[in-house]
Amino acid sequence: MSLRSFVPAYYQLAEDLKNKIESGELKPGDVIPSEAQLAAQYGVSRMTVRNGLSLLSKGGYINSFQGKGNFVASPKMDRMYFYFSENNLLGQNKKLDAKLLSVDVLAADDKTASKLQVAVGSKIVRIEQMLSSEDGPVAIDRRFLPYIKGAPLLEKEIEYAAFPESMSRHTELVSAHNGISVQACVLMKEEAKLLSSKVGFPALCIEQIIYSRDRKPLGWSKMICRGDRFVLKAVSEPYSERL
Amino acid sequence: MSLRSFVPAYYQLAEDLKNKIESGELKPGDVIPSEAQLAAQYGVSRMTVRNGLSLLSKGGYINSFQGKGNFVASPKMDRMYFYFSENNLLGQNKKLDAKLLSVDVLAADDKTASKLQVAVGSKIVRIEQMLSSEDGPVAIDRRFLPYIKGAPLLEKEIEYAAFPESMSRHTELVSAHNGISVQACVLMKEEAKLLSSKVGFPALCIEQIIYSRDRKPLGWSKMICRGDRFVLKAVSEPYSERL
DNA sequence: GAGTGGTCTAGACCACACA
DNA sequence: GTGTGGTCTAGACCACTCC
Repeated sequence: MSLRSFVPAYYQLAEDLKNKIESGELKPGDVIPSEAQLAAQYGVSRMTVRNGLSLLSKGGYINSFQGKGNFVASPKMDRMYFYFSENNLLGQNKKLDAKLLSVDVLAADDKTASKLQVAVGSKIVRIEQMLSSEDGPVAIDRRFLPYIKGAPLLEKEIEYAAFPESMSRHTELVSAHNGISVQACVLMKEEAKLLSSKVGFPALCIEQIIYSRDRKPLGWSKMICRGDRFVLKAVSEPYSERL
Repeated sequence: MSLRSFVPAYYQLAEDLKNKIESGELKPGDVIPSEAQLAAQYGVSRMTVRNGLSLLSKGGYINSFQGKGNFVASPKMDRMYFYFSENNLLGQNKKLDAKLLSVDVLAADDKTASKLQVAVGSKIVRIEQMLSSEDGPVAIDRRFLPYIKGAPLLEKEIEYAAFPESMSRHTELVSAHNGISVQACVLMKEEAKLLSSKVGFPALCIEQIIYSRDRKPLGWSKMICRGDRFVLKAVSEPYSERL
Protein backbone atom coordinates (compact mmCIF):
# COMPACT_ATOMS: atom_id res chain seq x y z
CA MET A 1 0.00 0.00 0.00
CA SER A 2 1.22 3.48 -0.71
CA LEU A 3 0.35 6.14 1.82
CA ARG A 4 -0.30 4.58 5.16
CA SER A 5 -1.69 6.78 7.86
CA PHE A 6 -1.51 5.94 11.53
CA VAL A 7 -4.32 3.45 11.50
CA PRO A 8 -3.81 -0.08 10.19
CA ALA A 9 -4.87 -0.76 6.64
CA TYR A 10 -7.42 -3.39 7.60
CA TYR A 11 -9.00 -0.96 10.01
CA GLN A 12 -9.29 1.76 7.37
CA LEU A 13 -10.93 -0.70 5.05
CA ALA A 14 -13.38 -1.71 7.74
CA GLU A 15 -14.16 1.90 8.54
CA ASP A 16 -14.74 2.69 4.88
CA LEU A 17 -17.17 -0.14 4.46
CA LYS A 18 -18.84 0.61 7.76
CA ASN A 19 -19.43 4.17 6.66
CA LYS A 20 -20.88 3.00 3.38
CA ILE A 21 -23.22 0.75 5.29
CA GLU A 22 -24.28 3.37 7.81
CA SER A 23 -24.72 6.03 5.18
CA GLY A 24 -27.00 3.76 3.24
CA GLU A 25 -24.74 3.46 0.24
CA LEU A 26 -24.60 -0.23 1.00
CA LYS A 27 -27.94 -1.53 2.16
CA PRO A 28 -28.70 -4.70 4.08
CA GLY A 29 -28.70 -7.64 1.70
CA ASP A 30 -26.28 -5.97 -0.70
CA VAL A 31 -23.21 -7.89 -1.68
CA ILE A 32 -19.81 -6.44 -0.86
CA PRO A 33 -17.08 -6.42 -3.51
CA SER A 34 -15.20 -9.70 -3.42
CA GLU A 35 -12.14 -10.03 -1.26
CA ALA A 36 -9.92 -10.15 -4.32
CA GLN A 37 -11.51 -6.97 -5.64
CA LEU A 38 -11.10 -5.18 -2.34
CA ALA A 39 -7.50 -6.34 -2.14
CA ALA A 40 -6.78 -4.86 -5.56
CA GLN A 41 -8.79 -1.73 -4.83
CA TYR A 42 -7.01 -0.96 -1.57
CA GLY A 43 -3.66 -2.27 -2.73
CA VAL A 44 -3.35 -4.76 0.12
CA SER A 45 -3.15 -8.51 0.37
CA ARG A 46 -6.21 -10.64 0.66
CA MET A 47 -5.43 -11.59 4.24
CA THR A 48 -5.50 -7.93 5.17
CA VAL A 49 -8.86 -7.57 3.53
CA ARG A 50 -10.12 -10.58 5.42
CA ASN A 51 -8.83 -9.08 8.64
CA GLY A 52 -10.90 -5.99 8.01
CA LEU A 53 -13.97 -7.94 7.01
CA SER A 54 -13.71 -10.03 10.16
CA LEU A 55 -14.01 -6.83 12.15
CA LEU A 56 -17.22 -5.98 10.35
CA SER A 57 -18.45 -9.50 10.82
CA LYS A 58 -17.71 -9.39 14.53
CA GLY A 59 -19.57 -6.11 14.75
CA GLY A 60 -22.60 -7.63 13.04
CA TYR A 61 -22.33 -5.46 9.97
CA ILE A 62 -21.84 -8.24 7.46
CA ASN A 63 -22.39 -11.94 7.00
CA SER A 64 -20.16 -14.18 4.95
CA PHE A 65 -21.22 -17.13 2.84
CA GLN A 66 -18.69 -19.44 1.35
CA GLY A 67 -18.87 -19.56 -2.39
CA LYS A 68 -21.29 -16.65 -2.52
CA GLY A 69 -19.79 -13.56 -1.00
CA ASN A 70 -19.96 -11.10 1.87
CA PHE A 71 -23.31 -9.46 2.42
CA VAL A 72 -24.46 -6.48 4.43
CA ALA A 73 -26.40 -7.77 7.44
CA SER A 74 -29.65 -6.44 8.85
CA PRO A 75 -29.17 -5.06 12.32
CA LYS A 76 -30.46 -7.43 14.96
CA MET A 77 -32.88 -5.20 16.76
CA ASP A 78 -34.41 -7.94 18.82
CA ARG A 79 -31.34 -8.68 20.85
CA MET A 80 -31.03 -6.27 23.72
CA TYR A 81 -28.10 -5.73 26.04
CA PHE A 82 -27.78 -4.12 29.42
CA TYR A 83 -25.29 -3.98 32.25
CA PHE A 84 -26.28 -5.29 35.60
CA SER A 85 -23.89 -4.20 38.26
CA GLU A 86 -24.13 -1.73 41.03
CA ASN A 87 -22.28 0.92 39.17
CA ASN A 88 -24.67 1.18 36.31
CA LEU A 89 -28.00 -0.11 37.47
CA LEU A 90 -29.30 3.41 37.32
CA GLY A 91 -27.25 4.66 34.43
CA GLN A 92 -23.66 5.60 33.99
CA ASN A 93 -23.56 8.49 36.38
CA LYS A 94 -25.53 7.44 39.39
CA LYS A 95 -23.79 5.19 41.82
CA LEU A 96 -25.54 2.95 44.25
CA ASP A 97 -24.47 2.75 47.83
CA ALA A 98 -24.76 -0.67 49.45
CA LYS A 99 -25.48 -1.01 53.14
CA LEU A 100 -25.35 -4.38 54.80
CA LEU A 101 -28.44 -5.08 56.87
CA SER A 102 -27.92 -8.62 58.09
CA VAL A 103 -26.07 -11.86 57.58
CA ASP A 104 -27.59 -15.10 58.82
CA VAL A 105 -26.98 -18.78 58.55
CA LEU A 106 -30.23 -20.67 58.32
CA ALA A 107 -31.85 -23.81 57.00
CA ALA A 108 -32.99 -23.80 53.40
CA ASP A 109 -36.73 -23.74 52.91
CA ASP A 110 -38.38 -25.39 49.92
CA LYS A 111 -38.03 -22.48 47.57
CA THR A 112 -34.47 -21.59 48.40
CA ALA A 113 -33.41 -25.22 48.29
CA SER A 114 -34.92 -25.58 44.86
CA LYS A 115 -33.27 -22.41 43.57
CA LEU A 116 -29.88 -23.41 44.86
CA GLN A 117 -30.38 -27.09 44.09
CA VAL A 118 -29.53 -28.17 47.59
CA ALA A 119 -31.42 -30.34 50.06
CA VAL A 120 -34.23 -28.77 52.03
CA GLY A 121 -32.94 -27.91 55.47
CA SER A 122 -29.30 -27.67 54.50
CA LYS A 123 -27.40 -24.70 55.79
CA ILE A 124 -27.47 -21.57 53.72
CA VAL A 125 -26.29 -18.04 54.22
CA ARG A 126 -28.66 -15.18 53.80
CA ILE A 127 -27.32 -11.72 53.24
CA GLU A 128 -29.59 -8.75 53.24
CA GLN A 129 -28.59 -5.34 52.07
CA MET A 130 -30.06 -2.08 51.04
CA LEU A 131 -29.07 -0.18 47.93
CA SER A 132 -29.47 3.57 47.92
CA SER A 133 -28.84 6.36 45.49
CA GLU A 134 -28.57 10.02 46.33
CA ASP A 135 -32.36 10.18 46.13
CA GLY A 136 -32.76 7.66 48.91
CA PRO A 137 -33.43 3.93 49.20
CA VAL A 138 -33.76 2.15 45.90
CA ALA A 139 -33.77 -1.56 46.51
CA ILE A 140 -33.58 -4.37 49.00
CA ASP A 141 -31.36 -7.23 47.96
CA ARG A 142 -31.51 -10.64 49.60
CA ARG A 143 -28.91 -13.17 48.67
CA PHE A 144 -28.79 -16.84 49.44
CA LEU A 145 -25.67 -18.92 49.18
CA PRO A 146 -24.93 -22.51 50.05
CA TYR A 147 -23.02 -22.56 53.31
CA ILE A 148 -19.69 -24.06 52.45
CA LYS A 149 -17.13 -23.71 55.14
CA GLY A 150 -13.91 -22.29 53.87
CA ALA A 151 -15.25 -21.52 50.43
CA PRO A 152 -13.52 -18.39 49.28
CA LEU A 153 -16.72 -17.26 47.70
CA LEU A 154 -18.58 -17.19 50.94
CA GLU A 155 -16.03 -15.41 53.03
CA LYS A 156 -15.46 -12.62 50.59
CA GLU A 157 -19.16 -12.45 50.00
CA ILE A 158 -19.76 -11.48 53.56
CA GLU A 159 -16.87 -9.13 53.63
CA TYR A 160 -17.88 -7.08 50.65
CA ALA A 161 -21.58 -7.03 50.32
CA ALA A 162 -22.31 -6.50 46.66
CA PHE A 163 -23.83 -9.20 44.59
CA PRO A 164 -22.85 -9.05 40.96
CA GLU A 165 -19.77 -7.07 41.82
CA SER A 166 -18.43 -9.47 44.36
CA MET A 167 -19.40 -12.45 42.30
CA SER A 168 -17.54 -11.18 39.32
CA ARG A 169 -14.57 -10.53 41.56
CA HIS A 170 -14.54 -14.24 42.26
CA THR A 171 -14.74 -15.26 38.68
CA GLU A 172 -11.03 -15.04 38.76
CA LEU A 173 -11.45 -18.31 40.55
CA VAL A 174 -14.41 -19.90 38.87
CA SER A 175 -15.71 -19.45 35.39
CA ALA A 176 -19.38 -18.78 35.81
CA HIS A 177 -22.45 -17.34 34.23
CA ASN A 178 -25.52 -15.61 35.23
CA GLY A 179 -29.28 -15.58 34.66
CA ILE A 180 -31.67 -12.79 35.53
CA SER A 181 -35.44 -12.52 35.52
CA VAL A 182 -37.36 -9.32 35.93
CA GLN A 183 -40.92 -9.19 37.16
CA ALA A 184 -43.41 -6.63 38.33
CA CYS A 185 -44.53 -6.80 41.92
CA VAL A 186 -45.76 -4.54 44.68
CA LEU A 187 -44.08 -3.63 47.93
CA MET A 188 -44.93 -5.75 50.93
CA LYS A 189 -45.05 -4.37 54.40
CA GLU A 190 -41.48 -4.98 55.41
CA GLU A 191 -40.03 -3.88 52.08
CA ALA A 192 -42.08 -0.72 52.03
CA LYS A 193 -40.78 0.17 55.45
CA LEU A 194 -37.17 -0.40 54.52
CA LEU A 195 -37.53 1.51 51.29
CA SER A 196 -39.38 4.43 52.86
CA SER A 197 -42.30 3.77 50.60
CA LYS A 198 -45.81 2.39 50.97
CA VAL A 199 -47.39 -1.02 50.81
CA GLY A 200 -48.81 -1.77 47.39
CA PHE A 201 -46.58 0.63 45.52
CA PRO A 202 -45.15 -0.76 42.28
CA ALA A 203 -41.77 -2.44 42.38
CA LEU A 204 -39.50 -4.54 40.26
CA CYS A 205 -38.48 -7.95 41.44
CA ILE A 206 -35.15 -8.91 39.92
CA GLU A 207 -34.03 -12.43 40.55
CA GLN A 208 -30.56 -13.50 39.73
CA ILE A 209 -28.96 -16.91 39.84
CA ILE A 210 -25.26 -17.29 39.37
CA TYR A 211 -24.00 -20.60 38.12
CA SER A 212 -20.60 -22.21 38.24
CA ARG A 213 -19.02 -23.46 35.07
CA ASP A 214 -20.65 -26.85 35.61
CA ARG A 215 -24.07 -25.22 35.84
CA LYS A 216 -24.49 -25.57 39.58
CA PRO A 217 -26.07 -22.57 41.32
CA LEU A 218 -23.55 -20.60 43.34
CA GLY A 219 -25.95 -18.01 44.57
CA TRP A 220 -29.44 -16.67 44.31
CA SER A 221 -30.34 -13.05 44.65
CA LYS A 222 -33.74 -11.47 44.89
CA MET A 223 -33.87 -7.74 44.60
CA ILE A 224 -36.95 -5.65 45.26
CA CYS A 225 -36.62 -2.24 43.62
CA ARG A 226 -38.75 0.82 44.16
CA GLY A 227 -40.55 1.33 40.89
CA ASP A 228 -40.21 5.08 40.95
CA ARG A 229 -36.46 5.04 41.42
CA PHE A 230 -35.45 2.19 39.25
CA VAL A 231 -35.46 1.88 35.48
CA LEU A 232 -33.77 -0.92 33.61
CA LYS A 233 -32.37 0.20 30.28
CA ALA A 234 -31.18 -1.92 27.41
CA VAL A 235 -30.02 -1.26 23.86
CA SER A 236 -29.96 -3.40 20.76
CA GLU A 237 -26.23 -3.35 20.37
CA PRO A 238 -23.41 -3.81 22.82
CA TYR A 239 -22.29 -0.59 24.43
CA SER A 240 -18.65 -1.11 23.80
CA GLU A 241 -18.33 -3.41 20.86
CA ARG A 242 -18.73 -0.68 18.29
CA LEU A 243 -16.24 -0.79 15.50
CA MET B 1 0.33 -30.80 11.03
CA SER B 2 0.20 -34.53 10.75
CA LEU B 3 -3.20 -36.12 11.21
CA ARG B 4 -5.89 -33.67 10.34
CA SER B 5 -9.44 -34.61 11.15
CA PHE B 6 -12.47 -33.00 9.59
CA VAL B 7 -12.36 -29.82 11.59
CA PRO B 8 -9.95 -27.03 10.73
CA ALA B 9 -6.72 -26.86 12.68
CA TYR B 10 -7.43 -23.43 14.13
CA TYR B 11 -10.77 -24.67 15.37
CA GLN B 12 -9.26 -27.68 17.09
CA LEU B 13 -6.75 -25.45 18.79
CA ALA B 14 -9.51 -23.15 19.96
CA GLU B 15 -11.54 -26.08 21.24
CA ASP B 16 -8.56 -27.46 23.11
CA LEU B 17 -7.90 -24.19 24.85
CA LYS B 18 -11.58 -23.61 25.51
CA ASN B 19 -11.82 -26.98 27.22
CA LYS B 20 -8.79 -26.20 29.32
CA ILE B 21 -10.42 -22.97 30.37
CA GLU B 22 -13.81 -24.47 31.13
CA SER B 23 -12.33 -27.40 32.98
CA GLY B 24 -10.37 -25.04 35.18
CA GLU B 25 -6.99 -26.17 33.99
CA LEU B 26 -6.49 -22.63 32.76
CA LYS B 27 -7.95 -20.14 35.18
CA PRO B 28 -8.90 -16.52 34.55
CA GLY B 29 -5.80 -14.38 34.65
CA ASP B 30 -3.54 -17.21 33.56
CA VAL B 31 -1.31 -16.58 30.60
CA ILE B 32 -1.70 -18.78 27.53
CA PRO B 33 1.37 -20.22 25.84
CA SER B 34 2.73 -17.73 23.37
CA GLU B 35 1.58 -17.85 19.78
CA ALA B 36 4.97 -19.09 18.67
CA GLN B 37 4.88 -21.86 21.25
CA LEU B 38 1.38 -22.90 20.25
CA ALA B 39 2.41 -22.87 16.61
CA ALA B 40 5.28 -25.22 17.35
CA GLN B 41 3.19 -27.35 19.66
CA TYR B 42 0.39 -27.87 17.17
CA GLY B 43 2.66 -27.91 14.17
CA VAL B 44 0.87 -25.06 12.42
CA SER B 45 1.82 -21.60 11.33
CA ARG B 46 1.44 -18.64 13.59
CA MET B 47 -1.38 -17.19 11.52
CA THR B 48 -3.35 -20.34 12.09
CA VAL B 49 -2.78 -20.04 15.80
CA ARG B 50 -3.92 -16.43 15.70
CA ASN B 51 -7.02 -17.50 13.83
CA GLY B 52 -7.87 -19.88 16.62
CA LEU B 53 -7.11 -17.37 19.33
CA SER B 54 -9.29 -14.79 17.63
CA LEU B 55 -12.18 -17.23 18.01
CA LEU B 56 -11.55 -17.43 21.73
CA SER B 57 -11.20 -13.70 21.92
CA LYS B 58 -14.47 -13.17 20.10
CA GLY B 59 -16.14 -15.57 22.50
CA GLY B 60 -14.81 -13.64 25.46
CA TYR B 61 -12.58 -16.43 26.69
CA ILE B 62 -9.31 -14.60 26.38
CA ASN B 63 -7.87 -11.11 26.21
CA SER B 64 -4.77 -10.16 24.29
CA PHE B 65 -2.21 -7.60 25.28
CA GLN B 66 0.45 -6.55 22.88
CA GLY B 67 3.89 -7.26 24.20
CA LYS B 68 2.56 -9.24 27.13
CA GLY B 69 0.59 -12.22 25.94
CA ASN B 70 -2.84 -13.78 25.76
CA PHE B 71 -4.65 -14.18 29.05
CA VAL B 72 -7.67 -16.12 30.13
CA ALA B 73 -10.49 -13.62 30.68
CA SER B 74 -12.92 -13.50 33.56
CA PRO B 75 -16.45 -14.06 32.37
CA LYS B 76 -18.30 -10.78 32.18
CA MET B 77 -21.19 -11.53 34.41
CA ASP B 78 -22.45 -8.00 34.46
CA ARG B 79 -23.27 -7.87 30.81
CA MET B 80 -26.71 -9.31 30.26
CA TYR B 81 -28.75 -9.72 27.20
CA PHE B 82 -32.19 -10.88 26.21
CA TYR B 83 -34.31 -11.19 23.12
CA PHE B 84 -37.17 -8.82 22.72
CA SER B 85 -39.55 -9.86 20.02
CA GLU B 86 -43.00 -11.28 20.07
CA ASN B 87 -41.85 -14.81 19.58
CA ASN B 88 -39.74 -14.98 22.68
CA LEU B 89 -41.06 -12.40 25.07
CA LEU B 90 -42.38 -15.20 27.20
CA GLY B 91 -39.72 -17.73 26.50
CA GLN B 92 -38.94 -19.95 23.59
CA ASN B 93 -42.09 -21.98 23.51
CA LYS B 94 -44.89 -19.57 24.16
CA LYS B 95 -46.04 -17.45 21.31
CA LEU B 96 -47.84 -14.20 21.65
CA ASP B 97 -50.87 -13.43 19.61
CA ALA B 98 -51.23 -9.82 18.51
CA LYS B 99 -54.65 -8.31 18.03
CA LEU B 100 -55.01 -4.87 16.52
CA LEU B 101 -57.27 -2.64 18.58
CA SER B 102 -57.08 0.69 16.82
CA VAL B 103 -55.16 2.87 14.41
CA ASP B 104 -55.49 6.63 14.61
CA VAL B 105 -53.87 9.69 13.17
CA LEU B 106 -53.66 12.43 15.73
CA ALA B 107 -51.68 15.47 16.80
CA ALA B 108 -48.60 14.91 18.90
CA ASP B 109 -48.91 15.97 22.51
CA ASP B 110 -45.91 17.22 24.47
CA LYS B 111 -44.67 13.87 25.59
CA THR B 112 -45.04 12.08 22.28
CA ALA B 113 -43.49 14.98 20.41
CA SER B 114 -40.51 14.90 22.69
CA LYS B 115 -40.08 11.14 22.39
CA LEU B 116 -40.27 11.23 18.62
CA GLN B 117 -38.40 14.52 18.35
CA VAL B 118 -41.09 16.15 16.27
CA ALA B 119 -42.98 19.41 16.72
CA VAL B 120 -45.88 19.44 19.15
CA GLY B 121 -49.10 19.15 17.18
CA SER B 122 -47.57 17.44 14.18
CA LYS B 123 -49.37 14.45 12.83
CA ILE B 124 -48.57 11.10 14.30
CA VAL B 125 -50.01 7.64 13.98
CA ARG B 126 -51.06 5.74 17.04
CA ILE B 127 -51.45 2.01 16.87
CA GLU B 128 -52.89 0.10 19.73
CA GLN B 129 -52.79 -3.62 20.04
CA MET B 130 -53.24 -6.34 22.56
CA LEU B 131 -50.85 -9.21 23.03
CA SER B 132 -52.20 -12.46 24.39
CA SER B 133 -50.81 -15.84 25.22
CA GLU B 134 -52.80 -19.01 25.70
CA ASP B 135 -53.37 -17.92 29.29
CA GLY B 136 -55.14 -14.77 28.21
CA PRO B 137 -54.26 -11.10 27.74
CA VAL B 138 -50.67 -10.27 28.56
CA ALA B 139 -49.98 -6.75 27.42
CA ILE B 140 -51.27 -3.62 25.80
CA ASP B 141 -48.92 -2.07 23.30
CA ARG B 142 -49.27 1.48 22.09
CA ARG B 143 -47.07 2.64 19.29
CA PHE B 144 -46.50 6.12 18.01
CA LEU B 145 -44.96 6.88 14.65
CA PRO B 146 -44.39 10.12 12.81
CA TYR B 147 -46.98 10.37 10.07
CA ILE B 148 -45.03 10.35 6.86
CA LYS B 149 -47.11 9.87 3.80
CA GLY B 150 -45.84 7.13 1.60
CA ALA B 151 -43.19 6.00 4.02
CA PRO B 152 -42.85 2.28 3.58
CA LEU B 153 -42.39 1.92 7.28
CA LEU B 154 -45.78 3.32 8.08
CA GLU B 155 -47.80 1.41 5.59
CA LYS B 156 -46.38 -1.94 6.51
CA GLU B 157 -46.60 -0.99 10.10
CA ILE B 158 -50.34 -0.72 9.89
CA GLU B 159 -50.64 -3.82 7.82
CA TYR B 160 -48.78 -6.12 10.16
CA ALA B 161 -49.25 -4.97 13.67
CA ALA B 162 -46.22 -6.16 15.53
CA PHE B 163 -43.68 -3.75 16.82
CA PRO B 164 -40.24 -5.23 17.04
CA GLU B 165 -41.09 -7.79 14.41
CA SER B 166 -42.31 -5.36 11.82
CA MET B 167 -39.58 -2.91 12.58
CA SER B 168 -36.92 -5.49 12.09
CA ARG B 169 -38.56 -6.49 8.87
CA HIS B 170 -37.89 -2.97 7.65
CA THR B 171 -34.29 -2.98 8.64
CA GLU B 172 -33.70 -4.45 5.26
CA LEU B 173 -34.30 -0.89 4.22
CA VAL B 174 -32.83 1.16 7.03
CA SER B 175 -30.06 0.34 9.40
CA ALA B 176 -31.45 1.08 12.79
CA HIS B 177 -31.11 0.42 16.44
CA ASN B 178 -33.24 0.18 19.43
CA GLY B 179 -33.44 1.29 23.06
CA ILE B 180 -35.64 -0.19 25.76
CA SER B 181 -36.45 0.83 29.28
CA VAL B 182 -38.28 -1.31 31.78
CA GLN B 183 -40.14 0.10 34.73
CA ALA B 184 -42.57 -1.07 37.36
CA CYS B 185 -46.03 0.43 37.30
CA VAL B 186 -49.58 -0.47 38.22
CA LEU B 187 -52.56 -1.02 35.99
CA MET B 188 -54.78 1.99 35.33
CA LYS B 189 -58.46 1.69 34.79
CA GLU B 190 -58.48 1.30 31.06
CA GLU B 191 -55.52 -1.05 30.97
CA ALA B 192 -56.95 -3.22 33.71
CA LYS B 193 -60.13 -3.58 31.73
CA LEU B 194 -58.39 -4.53 28.53
CA LEU B 195 -56.14 -6.98 30.29
CA SER B 196 -58.95 -8.57 32.33
CA SER B 197 -57.20 -7.58 35.50
CA LYS B 198 -57.75 -5.06 38.24
CA VAL B 199 -56.74 -1.47 38.86
CA GLY B 200 -53.61 -1.25 40.99
CA PHE B 201 -52.28 -4.66 40.08
CA PRO B 202 -48.55 -4.73 39.34
CA ALA B 203 -47.42 -4.34 35.77
CA LEU B 204 -44.31 -3.77 33.75
CA CYS B 205 -44.03 -0.73 31.57
CA ILE B 206 -41.67 -1.40 28.70
CA GLU B 207 -40.84 1.59 26.58
CA GLN B 208 -39.07 1.13 23.32
CA ILE B 209 -37.71 3.72 20.94
CA ILE B 210 -36.43 2.68 17.56
CA TYR B 211 -33.91 4.93 15.90
CA SER B 212 -32.83 5.27 12.30
CA ARG B 213 -29.18 5.03 11.40
CA ASP B 214 -28.84 8.78 11.91
CA ARG B 215 -30.26 8.51 15.41
CA LYS B 216 -33.65 9.98 14.65
CA PRO B 217 -36.58 8.26 16.37
CA LEU B 218 -38.62 6.17 13.98
CA GLY B 219 -41.09 4.94 16.50
CA TRP B 220 -41.99 4.84 20.14
CA SER B 221 -43.70 1.96 21.81
CA LYS B 222 -45.11 1.75 25.28
CA MET B 223 -46.13 -1.66 26.46
CA ILE B 224 -48.04 -2.32 29.65
CA CYS B 225 -47.64 -5.94 30.70
CA ARG B 226 -49.59 -7.84 33.31
CA GLY B 227 -47.09 -8.55 36.05
CA ASP B 228 -48.36 -12.03 36.70
CA ARG B 229 -48.06 -13.15 33.11
CA PHE B 230 -44.88 -11.50 32.07
CA VAL B 231 -41.32 -12.19 33.10
CA LEU B 232 -38.31 -10.73 31.36
CA LYS B 233 -35.35 -13.06 31.32
CA ALA B 234 -31.75 -12.29 30.50
CA VAL B 235 -28.48 -14.20 30.60
CA SER B 236 -24.86 -13.23 30.81
CA GLU B 237 -23.57 -15.11 27.83
CA PRO B 238 -24.68 -15.43 24.25
CA TYR B 239 -26.80 -18.42 23.34
CA SER B 240 -25.49 -18.62 19.84
CA GLU B 241 -22.11 -17.04 19.91
CA ARG B 242 -20.65 -19.98 21.72
CA LEU B 243 -17.49 -21.35 20.28
C1' DG C 1 -15.41 -24.06 -15.13
C1' DA C 2 -15.14 -19.66 -13.05
C1' DG C 3 -15.65 -17.12 -9.01
C1' DT C 4 -16.26 -16.95 -4.21
C1' DG C 5 -14.93 -17.34 0.63
C1' DG C 6 -12.26 -20.76 4.03
C1' DT C 7 -7.94 -22.44 5.41
C1' DC C 8 -3.01 -22.33 5.64
C1' DT C 9 2.00 -21.29 4.98
C1' DA C 10 6.61 -19.22 5.88
C1' DG C 11 8.31 -15.77 6.12
C1' DA C 12 8.72 -10.28 7.43
C1' DC C 13 8.74 -5.89 10.10
C1' DC C 14 6.64 -3.22 13.78
C1' DA C 15 5.00 -1.61 18.52
C1' DC C 16 5.09 -2.67 23.01
C1' DA C 17 6.45 -4.72 27.70
C1' DC C 18 9.85 -6.11 30.73
C1' DA C 19 14.11 -6.84 32.58
C1' DG D 1 17.74 -6.92 24.05
C1' DT D 2 14.54 -10.44 24.08
C1' DG D 3 10.00 -11.92 23.78
C1' DT D 4 5.41 -10.79 23.02
C1' DG D 5 1.39 -9.78 20.13
C1' DG D 6 -0.09 -6.67 15.82
C1' DT D 7 0.18 -6.11 11.02
C1' DC D 8 1.13 -7.63 6.43
C1' DT D 9 2.66 -10.22 2.25
C1' DA D 10 2.30 -13.33 -1.84
C1' DG D 11 1.45 -16.97 -2.70
C1' DA D 12 -1.30 -21.90 -2.26
C1' DC D 13 -5.08 -25.38 -2.15
C1' DC D 14 -9.78 -26.44 -0.80
C1' DA D 15 -15.03 -26.31 -0.52
C1' DC D 16 -18.69 -24.25 -2.08
C1' DT D 17 -22.09 -21.84 -5.37
C1' DC D 18 -23.73 -20.84 -9.69
C1' DC D 19 -23.80 -21.28 -14.45
